[in-house]
Amino acid sequence: MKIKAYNKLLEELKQKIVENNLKYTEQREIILKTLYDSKKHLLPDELLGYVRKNNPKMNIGIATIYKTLNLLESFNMVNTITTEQKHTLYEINNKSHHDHMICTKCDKIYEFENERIENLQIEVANKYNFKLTKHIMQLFGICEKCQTHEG
Amino acid sequence: MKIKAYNKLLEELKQKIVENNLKYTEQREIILKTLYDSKKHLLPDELLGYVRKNNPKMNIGIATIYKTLNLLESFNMVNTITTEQKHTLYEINNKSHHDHMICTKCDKIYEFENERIENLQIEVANKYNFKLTKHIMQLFGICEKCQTHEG
DNA sequence: TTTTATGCAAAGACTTTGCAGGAGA
DNA sequence: TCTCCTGCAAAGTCTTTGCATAAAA
Repeated sequence: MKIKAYNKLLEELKQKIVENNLKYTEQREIILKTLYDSKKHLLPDELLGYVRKNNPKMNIGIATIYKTLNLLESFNMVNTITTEQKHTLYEINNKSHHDHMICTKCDKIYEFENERIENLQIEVANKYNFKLTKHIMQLFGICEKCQTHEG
Repeated sequence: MKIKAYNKLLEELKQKIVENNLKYTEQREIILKTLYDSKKHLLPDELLGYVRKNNPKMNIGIATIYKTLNLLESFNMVNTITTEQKHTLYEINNKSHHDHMICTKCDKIYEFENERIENLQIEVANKYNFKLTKHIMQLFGICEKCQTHEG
């Protein structure tokens, strides 16, 4: 199940690489895999940490992380979230579309889907003859856990 | 009309300054006024440009711009937009709540309001017992004008 | 008088770029 | 073989910070 989903992503990466006359490298696969395995949204620097931890024999640099993230983003294979502190977090784009609720106390990120909101966004875009390519929607606030831990 | 709205903002600023045991300065007023007068969302650097242009006798530094923007943001008197290129734009917060459609071709920003989306966001937050403090919603795509200028 | 704000320059954080050597097709 | 990729270090961009001076209360 899981492995199948990852293999599909890997095939997609390979295909995009060929399409664009680029080259398949181990680094690119490692970065894709690490993002895929991550349970949470990652900073480039955190991603590098995991990449190095799981591939101690290789010497991977932060520049490769950034270049690969930009590549994956151009392939529409990663999504980004910008926190209130202007940090950019990355996640693999292999799930159905979702948006994010971000707790400003514990920084935890919750995902949610809401088809009605999606439809209304399309409706708004249509009204303005705006050709929608993507959107970001992030709700900021205090999560349930942090509210109870307060007083 | 217009002047009244600005005076209201200025009073709000003065009040927040007193509440927080801070000091009222000409720079702070100038920055508020310049944001208020701006027809578009501004980068800190652009804001400085307008501030200097309209106040040639004063020597205002970029650090003051950043400090004041952060102050105004903490007072909830400005909103920010983050572009695809990760640039942060500022606008004065004196209108009813609205969201943004951003053309990725010409960078023009269109504002819209949609009460139904707002309500659904509240509904989602409630469902998760999430105490909502603010949200970001931005639609990216190609505006009508840029579509016709294409071919 | 006391505290905060300003403007400058320096420092900091994050990201991109140039380049020489290495790897992929 | 030829082209692209990597890792490093340097450079670049945006933002914050330390400090001496200036201004507000």
